[in-house]
Amino acid sequence: MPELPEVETLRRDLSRTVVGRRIERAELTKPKMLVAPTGLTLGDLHGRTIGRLGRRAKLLLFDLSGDLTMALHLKLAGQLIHRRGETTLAAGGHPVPRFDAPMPHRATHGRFDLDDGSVMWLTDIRQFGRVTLLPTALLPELFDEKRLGIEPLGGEFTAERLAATLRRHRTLPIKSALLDQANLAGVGNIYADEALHTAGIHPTRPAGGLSPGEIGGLCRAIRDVLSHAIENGVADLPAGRIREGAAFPRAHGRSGLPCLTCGRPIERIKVGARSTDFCPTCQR
DNA sequence: AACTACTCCTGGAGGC
DNA sequence: TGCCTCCAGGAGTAGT
Repeated sequence: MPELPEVETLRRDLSRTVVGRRIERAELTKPKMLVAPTGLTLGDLHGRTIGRLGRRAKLLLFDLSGDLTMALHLKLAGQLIHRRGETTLAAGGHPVPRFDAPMPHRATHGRFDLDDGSVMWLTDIRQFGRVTLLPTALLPELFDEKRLGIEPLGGEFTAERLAATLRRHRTLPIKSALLDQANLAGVGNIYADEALHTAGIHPTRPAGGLSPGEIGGLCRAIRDVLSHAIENGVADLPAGRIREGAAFPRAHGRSGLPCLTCGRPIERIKVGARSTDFCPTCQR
């Protein structure tokens, strides 16, 4: 599923192809996919120019003319594909169906026609993705700190901040604490497993029981895993996009396969209803 | 306040 | 091959 690195990669790629384009028409086949807290409609997008693209946690933010923002969350299985005719200009998100599939198809639930004749297609086989429209002035409400915590690639993400956050959770498994967006914004199931493996921490350890040294290592591991994924191709892109020598994944999706560190089999368990792959030898 | 359970949805995997 | 059942999973919400 698209997590922080996948959304950031999509943001960078789309920034080269849609910035400055005007939206001529916007359409969603499923009304539930539109979230408009102030009553804006898709018609309000018409004629707006796309300014810079931003990102907060797993939200992709389109800064539009007239002080409007469109925030796209791909959730589990959303993908956004920018095409001119048959030519794909940018694509990202969940790789199923394949990015080169003809558009639209039955899982395609949104289209944004741009003034140069190109189209941004929104596809989502689970229909969990959401398009939020709101005045840019209301973005702070969307980013309410009760719902979205530290940005792990930002300067404010330090071992001290992470420690302060984890201290609030006496018994919660560290894996669950990492997945809670109010603690750490942007980490999902894949990179939580990867970061814990890199840091050598068992996923069921109580979050509040980690030593300062362990928290320091975990902080570094989270940053390393996320930035490595952005630089080297990411877990959700087709294999062709993942460069030779990519260091991940080392744990997630590898249950039954030998741990790349110690050679013993990676195990799969449930932590807070999420499947979790880890090495029982390397992670304590 | 901290934590758990349930909900949404359907492609894909596994069983027979 | 085909039919059936079950699972995955982000995050909002309700319940304990």
